[in-house]
Amino acid sequence: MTSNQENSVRLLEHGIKPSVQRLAILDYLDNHRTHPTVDVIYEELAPIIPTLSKTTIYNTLSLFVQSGVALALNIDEKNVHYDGDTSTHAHFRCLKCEQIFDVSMSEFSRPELIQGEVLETHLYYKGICNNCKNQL
Amino acid sequence: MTSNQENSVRLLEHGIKPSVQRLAILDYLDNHRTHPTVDVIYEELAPIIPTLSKTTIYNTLSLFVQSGVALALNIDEKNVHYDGDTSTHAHFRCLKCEQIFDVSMSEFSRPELIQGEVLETHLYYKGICNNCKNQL
DNA sequence: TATTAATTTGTAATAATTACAGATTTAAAA
DNA sequence: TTTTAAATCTGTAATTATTACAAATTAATA
Repeated sequence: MTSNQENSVRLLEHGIKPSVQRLAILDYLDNHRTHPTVDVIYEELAPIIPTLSKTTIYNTLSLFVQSGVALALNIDEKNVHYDGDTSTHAHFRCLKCEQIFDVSMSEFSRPELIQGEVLETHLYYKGICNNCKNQL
Repeated sequence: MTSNQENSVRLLEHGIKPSVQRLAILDYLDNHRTHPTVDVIYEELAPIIPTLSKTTIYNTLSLFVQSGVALALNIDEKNVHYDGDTSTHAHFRCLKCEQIFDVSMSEFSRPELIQGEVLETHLYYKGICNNCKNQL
């Protein structure tokens, strides 16, 4: 459970002024490791911050991604999902229940021959999660 | 240079009836390893097949992906790119010139602990390609 | 307190994709 | 070959995620 206090410092360290909205979004990301979409975050936070706009969530998440506070996952064809954990890891998405799981991975494999300087690595696994497989 | 003939067989092997449009799209994918988008394919093929509809390209590519004839790449936030090469490999996208390169990779790393059965693996590298780096 | 800058908000615009129904083409049956 | 049915293609309209933008609000500074 990450506190508001810690995330405030975390934002400042990345040169971001911690507003109410920004903190709420970062806290949400930190306390829900579900890799939520903009819409999910909006649905969840709107009752708490009644004036909250979806545009703010888009803007804030873009800012977070650019500043290295969060990751944008393109593991789903329809929606972008966000991850507050920027440490090295992969993701697994269940094609049935659509949940996204973290996959621990200490380092990504680097190919010997690559056409340039790598700044980001995204490793996505897709399949059927154990939960869904047991339900068949 | 893949010929119309071979791709015709390739489609049949995947249970797809080789129409003029489907063959043109598959030929294009095969002969241009640029990982084109729907729009690019449309711009290129429309002059050749004047009646071609963009909807057909969407439908055909969905069919190809579902049948295992092509891969859909979500390496670009804006557009889906398509790859006619379904063999195991990764991709590198230059954040400057936006080109997508194939990265050879004989097999994807499988993590020891994964939450389900993996059916697809997508490995995307992003950075600055050698060409763009030399131009700085 | 007055002024300026930064942030947020809501609406409108954009753009990719999908739904759908009619037109066309292909295949099969008569 | 002609008729009939099935599959495919096409164009338009609808949907949906995202971005642009300008006004409103909030925070910071003088």
